[in-house]
Amino acid sequence: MQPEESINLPIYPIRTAAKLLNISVHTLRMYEKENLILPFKKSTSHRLYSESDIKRIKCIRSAINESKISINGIKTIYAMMPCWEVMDCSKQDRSRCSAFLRHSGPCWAVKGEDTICAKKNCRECSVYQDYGDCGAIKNFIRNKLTSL
Amino acid sequence: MQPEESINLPIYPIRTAAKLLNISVHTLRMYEKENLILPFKKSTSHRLYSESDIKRIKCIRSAINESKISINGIKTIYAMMPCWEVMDCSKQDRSRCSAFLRHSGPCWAVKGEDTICAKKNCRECSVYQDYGDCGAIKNFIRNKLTSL
DNA sequence: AAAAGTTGATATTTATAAATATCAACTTTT
DNA sequence: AAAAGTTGATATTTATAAATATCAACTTTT
Repeated sequence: MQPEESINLPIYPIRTAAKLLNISVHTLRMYEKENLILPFKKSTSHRLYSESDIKRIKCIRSAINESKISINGIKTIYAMMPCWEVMDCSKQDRSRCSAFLRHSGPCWAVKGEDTICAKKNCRECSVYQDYGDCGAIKNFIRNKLTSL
Repeated sequence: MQPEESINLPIYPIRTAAKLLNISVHTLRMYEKENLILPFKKSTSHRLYSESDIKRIKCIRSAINESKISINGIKTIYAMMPCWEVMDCSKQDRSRCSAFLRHSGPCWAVKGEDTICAKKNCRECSVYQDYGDCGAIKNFIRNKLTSL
């Protein structure tokens, strides 16, 4: 099994990633624009995708095409994730963060300015990395509520 | 404002409800088949809808047509709701209940046999009544995690 | 130098989700 | 008796979501 550093290494340019996924580069850019994915960006704005990214996109496509969940549906499910329990951010941060207060989209798309997450690279956050599918979000909610 | 007993009274036959909602009776039956709604059934199987039902269906239609969340998306969001925290059911019940274990749909559609909910009328359950929209589900999750 | 990539915008295609309709045989309500 | 409702099944329509393409002008990488 691949070490974590390896599967998270952004190595695939956009066309290669598209080929690996059997989709077009326009689709990848569309997913990014819809805040479903946060690809790595070189300093020259070129995107690079990792094995993790590929896996995540496959998961998203399965949700869309097999589970028949629309893109907006996926975003709303992402919004159910209690990211503040992972981040352990302050009450003040929470009070000015749409990810806590609303259900308008994934935290990495709606995070509050002037919060602990504001300047963080969400792509590297465990909320983004570990909770990119419905099952993982449900598991988190269940486990968190049960352990308390 | 209407007393609760009044808005929950099932009084509208299917055609009347459809007219109130500006949709067809086939749509109402489809929503029921998809487990989005649980209409009241007379002993003769005739459906009756209450003011609450009308409100819920309007909310569902807004999710579909305005928020662009597919029907399967809505069901998956319903599946995020921690119903077991409302029901306070036993660990044994949880261990044999898809509503707890999986995210395949709303609890009223996937509840375990041989559980406290098995023989209950879900239409009257506060999970069904009070958590029929994304906002309410997110609020529940937030409030429950914050109060613990 | 050629190929690949970027941006933002707009356009087109395709599959299909959602909505509605039809059918038939039945029961219930008015 | 007529109208409304039920069931399950199948069919059709319509709007549109998702996917893909085109464009142009640019930058970056090979």
